[in-house]
Amino acid sequence: MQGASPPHETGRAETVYRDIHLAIVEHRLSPGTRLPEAHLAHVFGVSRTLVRQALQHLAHDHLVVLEPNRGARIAEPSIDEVRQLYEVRRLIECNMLAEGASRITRARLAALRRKVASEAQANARGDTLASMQLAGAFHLDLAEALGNRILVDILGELIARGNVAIALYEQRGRDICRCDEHRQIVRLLVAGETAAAVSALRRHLLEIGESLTAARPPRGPVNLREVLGRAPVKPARKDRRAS
Amino acid sequence: MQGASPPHETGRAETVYRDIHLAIVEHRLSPGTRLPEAHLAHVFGVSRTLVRQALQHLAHDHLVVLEPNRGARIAEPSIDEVRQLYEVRRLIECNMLAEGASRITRARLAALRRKVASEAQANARGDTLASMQLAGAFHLDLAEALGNRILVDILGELIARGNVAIALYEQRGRDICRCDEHRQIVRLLVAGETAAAVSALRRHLLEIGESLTAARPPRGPVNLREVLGRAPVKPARKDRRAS
DNA sequence: TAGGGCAGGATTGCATACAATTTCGGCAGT
DNA sequence: ACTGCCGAAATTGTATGCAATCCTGCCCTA
Repeated sequence: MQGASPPHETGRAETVYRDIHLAIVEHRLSPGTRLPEAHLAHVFGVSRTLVRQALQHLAHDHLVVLEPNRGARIAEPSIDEVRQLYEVRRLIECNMLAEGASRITRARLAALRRKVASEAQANARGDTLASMQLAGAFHLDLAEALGNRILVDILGELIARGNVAIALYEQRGRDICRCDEHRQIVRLLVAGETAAAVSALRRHLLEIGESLTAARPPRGPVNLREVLGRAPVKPARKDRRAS
Repeated sequence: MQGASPPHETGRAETVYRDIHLAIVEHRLSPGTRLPEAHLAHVFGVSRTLVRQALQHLAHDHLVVLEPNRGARIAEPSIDEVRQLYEVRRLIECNMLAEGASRITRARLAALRRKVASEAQANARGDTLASMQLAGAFHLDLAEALGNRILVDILGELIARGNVAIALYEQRGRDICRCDEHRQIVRLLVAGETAAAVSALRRHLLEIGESLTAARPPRGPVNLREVLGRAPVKPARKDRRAS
């Protein structure tokens, strides 16, 4: 029976989609980066047809933007968009927890606690990537505990978009999703203090959202000559991307 | 600026998408209907390439399902899926209203009232299609009043999926979205009784969801010989779809 | 030297051709 | 008659070719 090396035999177009998706949420591809079809086709060893499919899927997820005749770029959500994003996450996650906390099984709570522990480890050894991944998974697990797949899908998309926002607006030196806060939420849930857990979650999401949207425009209209700090002459540098 | 004859100059692939989308939510295409690429390409006068794009877009909206090597069919959401769908809508719409009712401007309330009036008219003259359209628009307007575009997009997708569910599970003779209930919600909002409005909305969504999911399996494992009720001979009918 | 236009290259938009897969019909075997 | 197999037709999957569009750099002009 179709036992293959990859997790579950997946179409090649979806492989391209997943790889790029992962690269974006892991910040290996920065917002604004252009994604020429021919280049990707060469990298993945497929035709442009499959690349286009993947890009359109990513565009629907709002992880890339697709401009007519201009191609694809990694999305650069505006401050306002990020604010709305976390507004929706607060709306969904907090009320979902408030209405469904009683349905979370003991086993699931234990799993959540383990996840927080992994997160703390990753955080301790400075692995911000793993930390961020686990933080996202924490929020998703919360939704999965309610057993509503539609909700999980929606939240998954919102979290992925949030990761792009983090890549754009994160200020260095600050942990985006402090595992302390996650641990506190789980602790309150275990103690049966639902209302307090909801408050903690709301405060948690508010902090993240504000720490992102309070930032000045970090890229884009940079100060230009301040960043370059040199003469305005153009040195004829031809440093295109290397193959 | 950019004033063109069509609403806003749209690519041909998107035209195909919109037309099929509309046909689905208006119940001119029934759940389970197959959508062969070549046939659609001929109908719209474009190549299969554009049809595929449209179908994949629709698949992402969960309005059609795309099985590998088997093509596309209008989605047939399961009872359980419909239940989850309205669970999510209750979660989102009710809490959105509870938290944002105070931000709804007087002008928007007036617009809502007008919409309800149109709905009542459509209902009175038995135009169930227009009535359903307006009912969906009512729920969307409520979200738009909060000024969060992301929320509007999410809710729009959920409402469209709900329309497919209605096509599958609606029991005849019952108005799905009684405009009375909509009118009542608006009235309570105007009166400033937010909590009561939220309750009315929750009850409204609960009723719809239950009226859909309480239905027996409407299609699928039918009684077979009872439904057919005739001789098992095949009359050699060759009534393929006419061009 | 600054500005405008105009090739040339790069990139996307779309259609079509061909390969791979599934489905359906008939035909033989039991 | 009923089941199983096999070939043809239909349908989808993927690649490639060509036209259209956009961008870049150069040249010409004032």
